[in-house]
Amino acid sequence: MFSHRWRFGSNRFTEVDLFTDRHETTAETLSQAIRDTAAEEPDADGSVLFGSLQGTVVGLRYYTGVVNRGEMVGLVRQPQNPYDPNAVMVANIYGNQVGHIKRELAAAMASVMDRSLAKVEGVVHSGTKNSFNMPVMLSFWGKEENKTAVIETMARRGYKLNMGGSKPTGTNLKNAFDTLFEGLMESIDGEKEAAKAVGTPLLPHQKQALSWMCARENKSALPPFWEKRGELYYNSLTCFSAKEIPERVRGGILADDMGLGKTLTTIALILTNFHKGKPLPVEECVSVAVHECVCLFFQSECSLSDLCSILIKCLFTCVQEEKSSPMKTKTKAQKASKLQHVLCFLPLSMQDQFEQHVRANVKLNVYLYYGPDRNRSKKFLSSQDVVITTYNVLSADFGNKSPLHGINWLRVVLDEGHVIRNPNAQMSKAVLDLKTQRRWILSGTPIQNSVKDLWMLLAFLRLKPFDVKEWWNRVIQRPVTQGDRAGLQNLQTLVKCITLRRTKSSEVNGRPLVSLPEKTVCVEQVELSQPEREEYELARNEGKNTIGRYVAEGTVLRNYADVLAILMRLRQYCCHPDLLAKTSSDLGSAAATPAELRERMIEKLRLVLASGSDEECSVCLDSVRLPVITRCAHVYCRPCIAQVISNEQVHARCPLCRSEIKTSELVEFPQDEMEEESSTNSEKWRTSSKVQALLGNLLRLRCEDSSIKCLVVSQFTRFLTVLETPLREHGFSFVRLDGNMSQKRRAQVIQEFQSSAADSPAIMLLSLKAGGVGLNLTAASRVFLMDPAWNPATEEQCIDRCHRLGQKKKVVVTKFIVKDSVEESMVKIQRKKQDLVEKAFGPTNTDRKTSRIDDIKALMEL
DNA sequence: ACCGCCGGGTGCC
DNA sequence: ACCGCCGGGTGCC
Repeated sequence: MFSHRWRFGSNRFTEVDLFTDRHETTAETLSQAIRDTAAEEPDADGSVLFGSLQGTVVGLRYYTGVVNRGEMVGLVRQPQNPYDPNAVMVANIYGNQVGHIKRELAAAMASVMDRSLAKVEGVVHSGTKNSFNMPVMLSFWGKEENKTAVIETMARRGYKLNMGGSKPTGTNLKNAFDTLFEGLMESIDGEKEAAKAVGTPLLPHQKQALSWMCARENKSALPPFWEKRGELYYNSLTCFSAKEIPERVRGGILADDMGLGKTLTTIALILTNFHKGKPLPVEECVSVAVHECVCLFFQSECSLSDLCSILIKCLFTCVQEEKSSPMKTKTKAQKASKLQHVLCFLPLSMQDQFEQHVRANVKLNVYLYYGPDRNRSKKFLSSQDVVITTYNVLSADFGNKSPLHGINWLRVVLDEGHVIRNPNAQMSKAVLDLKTQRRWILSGTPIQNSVKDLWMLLAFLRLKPFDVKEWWNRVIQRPVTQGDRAGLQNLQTLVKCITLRRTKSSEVNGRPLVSLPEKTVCVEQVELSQPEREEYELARNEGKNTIGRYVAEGTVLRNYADVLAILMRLRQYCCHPDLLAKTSSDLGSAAATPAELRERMIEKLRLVLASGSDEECSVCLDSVRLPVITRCAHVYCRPCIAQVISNEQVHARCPLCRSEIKTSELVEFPQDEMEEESSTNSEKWRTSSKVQALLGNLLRLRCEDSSIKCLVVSQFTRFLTVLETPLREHGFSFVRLDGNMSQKRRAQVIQEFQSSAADSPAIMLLSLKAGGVGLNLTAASRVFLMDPAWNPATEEQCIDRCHRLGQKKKVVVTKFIVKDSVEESMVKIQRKKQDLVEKAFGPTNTDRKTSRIDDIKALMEL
């Protein structure tokens, strides 16, 4: 543990101690010792109070640490103390030693502490005028099962634990906690113009954020809970006071919503606020490039989800395994290769952002510290203005002569900082160990689940005293988890002081934060041609009969896959007859065993999903994510159904049909492997009414304003393929973005499309669900939704990819709906759902099945 | 520490 | 006196 730091055993220490600045040395060593101890303690969450007793602190006159009335103190075991192996040291918040626990009591406490039966905390209630000894109230905390052992151990040595006024408040503050990050808009202290070197003009809210960030770096306001009392600085939470001004946090958390321009604002900060509030001297950057002028900018490997970051973390292991032994499964190899692209792509995108936002004539040294050939020279890295790296590279270097850890940075920025919330992770340790004057965390979602996650952020910011886990636990985490209102209040105050968070719907002085250009959505009805109509009616009647039978039999949900397949067929007819080539291959339904039937059902469902159709999960009522197919042929999000199974244990049943379900029988459907385009049906291409409707629009648009770019969106990737032919024929330049493209190719396509070059593509064929929320396609201002989705939110999200921050033009959305068809019925259902969402009346569990059946009946006009 | 404890000085009334 | 008592030295663990 920390034993190696204690040299009481050797006389040398005592001798040296007399001549060196004892205050400095011990304080530093002690805080480190406390930090080390705390790091090994389990979390405070499950601890219960065993009782308290009055003890004595002795030897006050030998130490510099002072305590106030009511101040919290820490108790640290000192097994290497030469005078008593049971010694228990008493220290204040800053880690300055106050004294020792009296010998006999220390022996009893040591026996409890060394066996980790309890954690002991102290509060000094007496005044400050104690010169030799003072009383201390000791409370013992630990796991319920250790309670008796602790009480007995103490009793055996003559110490009785008293139960004070126990106060199990138990109030549910979950909701209050959820709103912790709401309304954190500072009373904005004005706007700040960015330095000239910033090429992209800042929006008003970005100037406000810049102003706030500069103030946080330059102003010397006291950190939260500190106040000046006479000559001293006093912490009202811990009652600690110090002569020196507490070290202020130069930095904070910028937690703006995604898309509000956190990166741009941070780049502006880097260029605008160098030393003494002056801009970074970029023109002569080579000569000023000494240690301090460097910024370290982190880019997380994956800003989309934690899952992804975990997967990426595994990447290195995967790659190493590949060398020694052949990959066990295909999926593993696929994962590894895909993730490698992610790794290459995202740090590059950060570099791009610098290039994009910094004026071209400004010479800014930005170095990408990444890849096997990275320059590890400290001298070189120190000479850069900005160094970009990833958490993985940093943690790989950590403890291995890491050059990044040997440099005193001016500023360290953690992008997507919520990724490093587990303080035990190597990545987090590597981050905490960086030396820097200013610290920033950028995050779209500062708290994912719990208070616990916040500690890492405060520790990184070095917000005293909460950067030491014990004080965080005692003052914030335990009170909050135990439902103490004051604790939550304190947490809110704390967060508020260091965080700026705005959402897209935030308002400043009654005006919206970001005003987007107007968006109009119109529906264009498409009439089927005579032959199309005949084909459609044929399929519809057939389907209507089948489904009508299921409805009559009450077996709709049991034949769900069949129903979905029929519906999808009709939807495909509405788009283009060639879409259903595969699904129409009706596997003869005569004489089949139940097992075969089930196989067919699952196959049908697989085809529905493979087409790209936006299906709904009946558990979360949202578009299905990470779809899995049950044995009874129903589709759910994997996490949703996993939740159901874990809730109901062995008796888990399908939420739709109540068949038994088991995790082992779920069929994965990886969305990325959407569809293998087997036959390139280019023999004889034919058109459809919907294709004609789109072409009409595109041609007209090209005449009116050829600079306008379009998104052409469909759920059916095959439809996108069909559309390629006429687009090519009419000489449109287009790109395609769908789910089964590599990350690298994706990035390429997006960049090509977003480019403003004259020869850049005018059209993007986009699969409805391609890309995450972050996908930015603002180059387009015209959207054609070729087919309706079950979930209106999915369509909204898609539209938001171009109707978002950075969009300069008015956005026009056209939805093509085939008249008198299943599509019209879908729109009606969409509207009904939208109403429910707006009224915040989501259907309840029991309603779901019936509403689903009602939907299906409506769709088939039954 | 206005204490306790230690150990040396001292020793009837 | 192998005691009591006095008063100075001293003091965390």
